[in-house]
Amino acid sequence: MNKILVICGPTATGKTALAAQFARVFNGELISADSRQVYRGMDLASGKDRPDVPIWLYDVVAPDEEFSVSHWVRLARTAIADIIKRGKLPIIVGGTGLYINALLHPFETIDIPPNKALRKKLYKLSVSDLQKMVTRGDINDSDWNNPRRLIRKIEIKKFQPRRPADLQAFDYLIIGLSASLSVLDTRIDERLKKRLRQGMKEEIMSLLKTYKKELPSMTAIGLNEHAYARRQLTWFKKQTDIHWFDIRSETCADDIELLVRKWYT
RNA sequence: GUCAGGAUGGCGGAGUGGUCAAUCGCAACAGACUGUAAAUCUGUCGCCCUAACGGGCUCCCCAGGUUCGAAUCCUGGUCCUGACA
Repeated sequence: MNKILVICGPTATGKTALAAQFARVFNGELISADSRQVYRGMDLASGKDRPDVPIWLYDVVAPDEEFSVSHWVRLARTAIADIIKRGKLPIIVGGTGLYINALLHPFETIDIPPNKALRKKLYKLSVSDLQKMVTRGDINDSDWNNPRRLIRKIEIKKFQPRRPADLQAFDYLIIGLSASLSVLDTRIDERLKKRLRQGMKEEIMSLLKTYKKELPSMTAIGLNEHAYARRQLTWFKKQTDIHWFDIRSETCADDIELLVRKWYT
């Protein structure tokens, strides 16, 4: 079966660097699993490292274009097929857990597109009005007051859910890179300082000037990366098939390489 | 030095006699998550006990006072800010 290696984990753990290293060792190519790095022009803001190995799914859309898991999975599958065809190892690397999950475990509502007209109407409604259109049991408690999810639920109702067409399954190995929150926080702070020095603010300003209007891709300006890392950990924590490694361990990279080697050869 | 304004929980900032352990925002902590995911949403957030309902304690710069009752009123301190010197 087709093998793909996945390297995930919270932000600021050095995923890309490690993935690039493995790409060299195992003759692979990278595929970024990051919901912001797909946008052109957001280099510093989205933390695009440019390794000296091929990396896919950077800069695939303009900042004002629509993009979502669905698009990403499609592109990722195309990239994977291409890489495999050339006899190389696809290495998925990134911190957007939903994307990775959707690639590995396709779900049936993923390709139901947004209904613009319907959304426009629904966005004007209050949360309690939206709730009247959804069955309580159809949505989890935490999302009962979440307008986006409520609207999405209503939107989906109008469609017949269908199993995604016979999608190719993968033989995958997932490596998780992590560290304690306090370690991550200091790494995040240092990285942010560096990016600001490199001109991150200017990059954002010029993007805003170019596109003026609010960009779906720019909702994260003024973001709180500490909280973000925390949320990523919450998500990844419950994925059961990740092999975790602590980046502070001296032998981290070697341990991982050993595991990958065992799986790959 | 004089005049004016102000000191509230990690921060910002409401409240100006009782229903105040004190609205709200941020941060923090825990959680959810399936076409916006760096997003969106839920819960906790003075201390202690309880599985929970609930209960106890200490609180709004400090010290006194008024009052049945004070974060809120009065007096005196201390510190901060703006204006005049």
